Amino acid sequence: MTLSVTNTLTGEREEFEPRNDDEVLLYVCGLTVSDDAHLGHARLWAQADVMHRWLSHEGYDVRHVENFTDVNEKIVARIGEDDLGESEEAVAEHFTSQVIRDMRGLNLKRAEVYPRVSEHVPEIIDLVETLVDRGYAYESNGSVYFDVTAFEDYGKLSNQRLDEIESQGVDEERSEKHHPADFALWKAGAVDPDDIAEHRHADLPEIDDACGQTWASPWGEGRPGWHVECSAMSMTHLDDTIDIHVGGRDLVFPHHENEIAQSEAATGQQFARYWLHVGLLQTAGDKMSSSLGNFLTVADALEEYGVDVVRTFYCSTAYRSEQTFGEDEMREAEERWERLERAYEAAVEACDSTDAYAKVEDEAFRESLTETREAFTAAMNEDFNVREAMAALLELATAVNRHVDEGEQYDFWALREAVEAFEELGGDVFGLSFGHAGSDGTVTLAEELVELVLDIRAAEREAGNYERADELRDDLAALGVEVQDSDDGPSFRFE
RNA sequence: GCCAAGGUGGCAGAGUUCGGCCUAACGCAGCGGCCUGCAGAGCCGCCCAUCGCCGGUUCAAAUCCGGCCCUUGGCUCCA
Repeated sequence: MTLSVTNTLTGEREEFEPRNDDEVLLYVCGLTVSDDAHLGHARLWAQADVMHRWLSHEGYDVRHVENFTDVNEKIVARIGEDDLGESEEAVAEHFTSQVIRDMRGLNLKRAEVYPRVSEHVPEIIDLVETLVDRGYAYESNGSVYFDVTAFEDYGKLSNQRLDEIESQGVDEERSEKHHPADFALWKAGAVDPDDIAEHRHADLPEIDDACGQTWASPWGEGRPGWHVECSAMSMTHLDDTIDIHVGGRDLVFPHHENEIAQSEAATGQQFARYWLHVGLLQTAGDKMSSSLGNFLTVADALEEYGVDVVRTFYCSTAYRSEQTFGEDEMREAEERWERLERAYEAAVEACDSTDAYAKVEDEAFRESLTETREAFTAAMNEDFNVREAMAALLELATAVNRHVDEGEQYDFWALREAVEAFEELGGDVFGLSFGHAGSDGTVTLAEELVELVLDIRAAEREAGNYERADELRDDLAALGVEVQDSDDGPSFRFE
């Protein structure tokens, strides 16, 4: 069973074959640290994370690089705002550290390196020089532009035709560019306050005319263009040709198209072999975005729903489809996650119970374990179909519940296998928190107190005093302790 | 206008690569039953889909071809 992926470059589903047998070079188009990350960004991270985890699970050595764009007009536009800082560096640092917190909160596997633009200006300048030397770029008033007409394959990723782009060109009369689609590799001087005026809060003080960082270059002081950074950092930390480049669908044109043009023009090699584009998160008909203001930040979402519900939410839609965010969708994700968690806990508990110490072989249950692994693997190999893989896990939950529900005695071996499947597929691959609940074996004071209350409640029930017993259950629920009565007595879990 | 991705039940969302096991998955919501002092959880069952519209190919189409309508994204900073 081999992995196949939908490659935007060809528009087709293709068998995945990395350049080197057991190594995958993965680049994820990171974000511009000019605002708090929202759930749309997190979806890209989560999907890329599951890809990373699945590739690792399948035995590949994944070399994952994900950039932070910390040089950008929008960052400059926020200088002086609240307590963000008085320089581009300070504002970028503020949001970068927040993003790192968000990523850790989301339980993302670490990338090998998180390169920043500000630390790669020499590499960027080298790349731009190469392009100028090779005739793919030209200098104009201290700025350098990529000449799209010099790159034969321009438009191959997005199927854009140069003459169509041209027809849409705004007023190009005063432009420094030779062609409307030419894009900046290097921008002369500092940021022009006029260019960021619309991004800047009205009540903030004026910025003087030399704002933002600049660096010395063969063309004078200036700043790197947006698109070059990914090319430079990808080639610096990975290789001229990488295996997988992941990004949001909104970046296909012009960003990724330009990355291909400048990289391949510079090296003569293919830049990325598989382009995977993640669909956008929609809220009420629009994409979630910073500029529309219709977003929920990652930090707030983690606070409100918890990492497992958020990750379950992302594992409910294939990466390349759009996904809808809303209260109903989150509630569904919560139900899905809790269903998995309860089944997992039921399996763990059943393993420990005396009913599991008999020789029992539940053939149907064992069969479902095999099916779970087969279905999960098949789904993930079909273009990382997390929704189908999740369905397999949920069916395992049903099988576990049925076995525990119906059997007088348990099939210990099969239950162990089920526990392992949850931990391996749900835990290692989906990044969900299986195996963390009460795993250290210590009993907390809170747990002892709950046991105490449950003893009191049991006595009340014994005495037929159900009203009082129900009150105690409600009171515990109000504190976040979910009580479940069963034949074997009550059990509880913290929400 | 041009490019791209989509339009599947009340909601959400797989399946479209390679047409038949799709009498359309998984789940949420809803409705019955079992279990329970009750509730929840769980189990069993049910409900809801002529797969955007029209035409074509085929023994056979959600899946292929043609046309049209609509939605979203991009063409300016954007995951």
